[in-house]
Amino acid sequence: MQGNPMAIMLERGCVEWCSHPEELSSLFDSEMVTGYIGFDPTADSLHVGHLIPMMGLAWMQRCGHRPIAIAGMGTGLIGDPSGKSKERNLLTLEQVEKNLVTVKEQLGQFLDFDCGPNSALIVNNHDWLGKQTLLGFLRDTGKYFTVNYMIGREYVKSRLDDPEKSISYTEFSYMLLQAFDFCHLFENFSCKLQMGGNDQQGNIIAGIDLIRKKVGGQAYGITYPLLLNASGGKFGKTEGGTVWLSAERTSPYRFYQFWINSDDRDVEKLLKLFTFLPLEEIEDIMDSHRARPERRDAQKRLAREVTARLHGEEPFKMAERASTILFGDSFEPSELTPGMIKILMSEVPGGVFPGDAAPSPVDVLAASGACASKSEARRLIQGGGVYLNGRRLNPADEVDRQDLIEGKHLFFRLGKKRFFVASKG
RNA sequence: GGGGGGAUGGCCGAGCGGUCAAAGGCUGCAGACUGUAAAUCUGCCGACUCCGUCUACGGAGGUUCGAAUCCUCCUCCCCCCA
Repeated sequence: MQGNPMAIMLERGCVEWCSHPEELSSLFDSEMVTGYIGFDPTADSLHVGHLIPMMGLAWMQRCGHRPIAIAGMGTGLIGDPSGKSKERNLLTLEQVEKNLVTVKEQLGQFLDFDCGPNSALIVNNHDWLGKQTLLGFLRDTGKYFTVNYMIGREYVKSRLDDPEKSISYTEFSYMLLQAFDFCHLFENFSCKLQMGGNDQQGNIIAGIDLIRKKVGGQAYGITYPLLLNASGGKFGKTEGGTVWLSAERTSPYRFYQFWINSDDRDVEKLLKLFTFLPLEEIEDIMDSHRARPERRDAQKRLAREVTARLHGEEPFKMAERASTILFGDSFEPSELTPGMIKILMSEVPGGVFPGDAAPSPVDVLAASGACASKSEARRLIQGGGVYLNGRRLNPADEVDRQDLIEGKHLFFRLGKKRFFVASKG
């Protein structure tokens, strides 16, 4: 696929700011551009917020340009103060090394490392930052930045003003390290472009400035919008916390649920940002979505695209099926295959109830911890809010031997979206 | 130091000797409606061996057949005068 990634990203709403839009655009038309984004391994997994930059790299590559992802072990050891209101704790070397392994793996999922001249690269900035001596850095890099310039940064200012917060010399230096990275890539990989979240704008400009002053080269920068969802929350956060890319931290089911729950007002934007679907197709999807919003086809498509690409086709299908079982009106116990039971049990809280006799649903619910007391269980059932294996329970109903899935599990739904697996102990 | 007011269920806030497991509001939960939405309407919202019983109205005692309600002491809050 060819095309101008700048144009594509612009029309998809992925560009918040660009240092030299026209120049960069024509550069894309005239040569193979190398561009990079840095990812600091501050956790052992990236999260959905990182998907936008990753999409940016992927688009570049699809258009025939060369993406570089920096796994920023060097910078990760220092800590980026951008957008942070207070000094952070340093991560230990072991933590950063450990995080680096999985972060590299996740970056790899979106990029092609074997497609000729524009094969993607993952590089670790510790390779060069680690070798840099303090005196060399101060003479060859620090000299190009005045403190006046550096304290002009908004986040630096805010922390200088407030004696409670303050900023350490370490974090203050971060922007120079990132500028150094850019300059290094410029010189060694002909990398002329750096992209990043909008909070990176200052760091990116520092790099462009350094390249101009130190080697007399012209470099470019693009930033992505920082997303908020329609209800004003931070994108990528749910009640359950951050939505991670790692399946261990956020199961494929949860990941799928995150996307399927997108607000109507956001879904078009999200399709543009997080999928490779052509704009015309997104238009079609949105047309039918507007006609029948209750079907939520747009959300389903979004969830499918993103989940399948990150986790693979099979995990996506299981997540989708689990979702229809959990949120469907009813289902047959036979649909709960062992594989499905496994997923459901890992997503749904559970508890055990005494295995003797045939207890009443009320006893099971209270004993297993699904309800805080028998009274509560009784109330719920009387209110029509309890479903056993997908069918609504009446106050007089008993638990039948046939209700026991695999001979031991009872699958309850309490109200609209609370689920509970009670297992015979 | 003197005087006055108050402490009620997750929160706010009535009650001022029996009819009080405690009005009303908010929150929460469920049902209907619906799109795994919002709004709206309805029900529930201490526990249990559930047509009954037990534990509860700051804490400890007391008066009464009977107290969240009256008395005494204690703890904490607020206000006014020094």
